[in-house]
Amino acid sequence: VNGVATLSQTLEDGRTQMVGLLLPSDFVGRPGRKGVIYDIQAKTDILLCCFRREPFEELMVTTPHIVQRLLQMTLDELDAAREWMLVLGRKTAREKISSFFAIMAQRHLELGKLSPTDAIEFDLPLTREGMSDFLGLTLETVSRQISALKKDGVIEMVGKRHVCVPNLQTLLEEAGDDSDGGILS
Amino acid sequence: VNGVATLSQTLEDGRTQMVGLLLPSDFVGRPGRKGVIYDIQAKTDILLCCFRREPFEELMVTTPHIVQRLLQMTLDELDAAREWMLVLGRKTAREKISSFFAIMAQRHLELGKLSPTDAIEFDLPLTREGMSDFLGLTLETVSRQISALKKDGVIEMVGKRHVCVPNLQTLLEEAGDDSDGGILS
DNA sequence: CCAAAAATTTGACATAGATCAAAGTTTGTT
DNA sequence: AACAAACTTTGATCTATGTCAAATTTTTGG
Repeated sequence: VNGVATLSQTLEDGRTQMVGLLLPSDFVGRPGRKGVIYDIQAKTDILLCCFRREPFEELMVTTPHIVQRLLQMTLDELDAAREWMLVLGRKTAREKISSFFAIMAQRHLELGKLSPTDAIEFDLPLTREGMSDFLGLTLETVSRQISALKKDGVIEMVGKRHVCVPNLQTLLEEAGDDSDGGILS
Repeated sequence: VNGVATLSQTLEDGRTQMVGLLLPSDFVGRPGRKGVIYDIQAKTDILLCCFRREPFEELMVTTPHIVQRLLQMTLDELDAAREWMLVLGRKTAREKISSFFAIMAQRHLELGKLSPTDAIEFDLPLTREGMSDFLGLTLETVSRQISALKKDGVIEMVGKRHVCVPNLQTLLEEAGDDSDGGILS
């Protein structure tokens, strides 16, 4: 309902990859499986709405609409995951950071009331380390690329967590994926 | 029904990332969307079973079972995509190749009748370039790592396309993800 | 308000994997 | 069978990003 949480996977030696960013209105857990196979961490205080497994699974049988909605949400998440695979596999560090900021900016466009030509401002929901886990980078590289984007005028920072994007188009070009739809679930 | 196809995304400058490997019994396309947003390529001759959009969508409304099955398949694909995000974001080249071989090997275990201790053999469904697109590497790196795994006795090659895995456990250890469940959809 | 902990930035250096190049090898075609 | 096209391997080099280290800034708890 509100707050930010992350879904991640970790290798034995500690390398971590975030595989989902849970924002308000997202859903976790999967019908027909006992637990979750990922590591879920609250990044802020969290308020969530919890369904007991059995009643929920009954509901799924009796109310086809629920299943259809769940299917749609899952398909959206799959698209987001695939978009993210492109970022992880083929983009440079600068493009990765830009892509992440672009996602955040576009999310604010959707929820907010701004026109796409206005400057967009938002707070980062993650630390530098959190971003590095999201992007498959180290926190040092994240920090350096943020400094570089700042120097090049692509973004402005107010403090360490508040970002201002004066021109979304420029940011999208830096992200390397101009014809960008919505990326995240 | 049979054959191999790939789902991929491409950046303007030509960098390509595969985001799905379609093998027999997989499903492509999404209810409520006109076309597919990915580039789909047949890698072999393909036989597929095609549903017309409208009748299929009606079927989804009248037969709740279909939707539930589709949801389950989509959730499996999402898990596979997330597993793949870990590979793309955090594994080394050697681990990536090993992970790919491990997926192929495990798929043959499932379909086949072998015990997990036997040697496993299979043909690669992709060229070196195809594997590099899957793994976020260059084809040269793929070739080099395959040579290295061969030299270290983790795999044996018969020709360029046929692989023999004498010991699955060893391969899984090379993949860095020992406690490995099924990875691919 | 202060001290300690956490997060961030920046620098110097190392290295895995990319790039460029060329030589084999396999496959398909006439 | 022989040629061309596609695919694969291997070598030499370059570079983006990781690693290690230290200074700075911000946040938190007493």
